[in-house]
Amino acid sequence: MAELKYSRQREAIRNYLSETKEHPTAETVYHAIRKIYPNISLGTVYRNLNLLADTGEINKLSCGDGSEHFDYDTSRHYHFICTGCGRVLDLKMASIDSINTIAGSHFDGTIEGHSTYFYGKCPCCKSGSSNL
Amino acid sequence: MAELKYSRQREAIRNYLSETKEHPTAETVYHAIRKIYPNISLGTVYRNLNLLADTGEINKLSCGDGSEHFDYDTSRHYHFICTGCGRVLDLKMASIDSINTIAGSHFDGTIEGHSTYFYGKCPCCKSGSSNL
DNA sequence: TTTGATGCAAATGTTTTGCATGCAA
DNA sequence: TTGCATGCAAAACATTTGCATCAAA
Repeated sequence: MAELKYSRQREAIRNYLSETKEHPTAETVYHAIRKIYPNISLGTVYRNLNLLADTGEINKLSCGDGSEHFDYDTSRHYHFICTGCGRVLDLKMASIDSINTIAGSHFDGTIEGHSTYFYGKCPCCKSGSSNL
Repeated sequence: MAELKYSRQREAIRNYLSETKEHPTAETVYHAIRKIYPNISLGTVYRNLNLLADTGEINKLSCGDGSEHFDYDTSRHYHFICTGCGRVLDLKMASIDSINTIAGSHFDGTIEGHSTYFYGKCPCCKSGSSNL
């Protein structure tokens, strides 16, 4: 792998991600960074998000809604997707790694891990109308 | 919802899906059906797959590999994605719905369900080289 | 006949890439 | 200087859609 060279665009992306609790898509990151660097291109945003994901500095989330989301928090945790507003939220919960064992008990291959998304109504959408 | 009218294209897609144990993408279905109806179009394949998914006759799987996969088996079960060859396999395993309770215990919203994919090495890729 | 289904092509949305130029080391 | 990073535009994919025509009912 080639050496990473400093760039203020990448730094801005890193900062933005580290300060938001949302789980933005590349498009969302692009619009946010444009307020600081109006000339940044979508391609640069994608290139840097992939770079940061490759080095493990951020995580890529395939929520199944058509576009990837990005998460600065790389600690082991789970996500919740609201079926009302589409928001992606972090879940504080105990480890459920035991499901790997359950999955492997009648399986001939090797279970290395799992990817789980919970869905339902977030606190906002729970009571009353959804707010997209 | 409008009435569904018979079409041999849709019937062929249904048959193909019911006879395969793979979890094909629209593209794969398209190539398979073309052997029977060489003039079928990709658009028709997509339209029918979505139609069948909407009526609940088949399931759509977002495996996170860039394209949707389709599954004729709509019974409650889990899937395994091989990190070696990319194959999607069915897993015979006990229910793990208890993870919904775990996820909800420190969450203010409502957990309605979850989507879980297990990954690792399938029986083929487990021993020796992967075979993509 | 009426209306949903098809084939085709164009359009859409997301992500990647080629290339000349810019900038960090 | 050297080589990665950028901006821009074009390309690459997966999927959807408009429309004239076709075929079930």
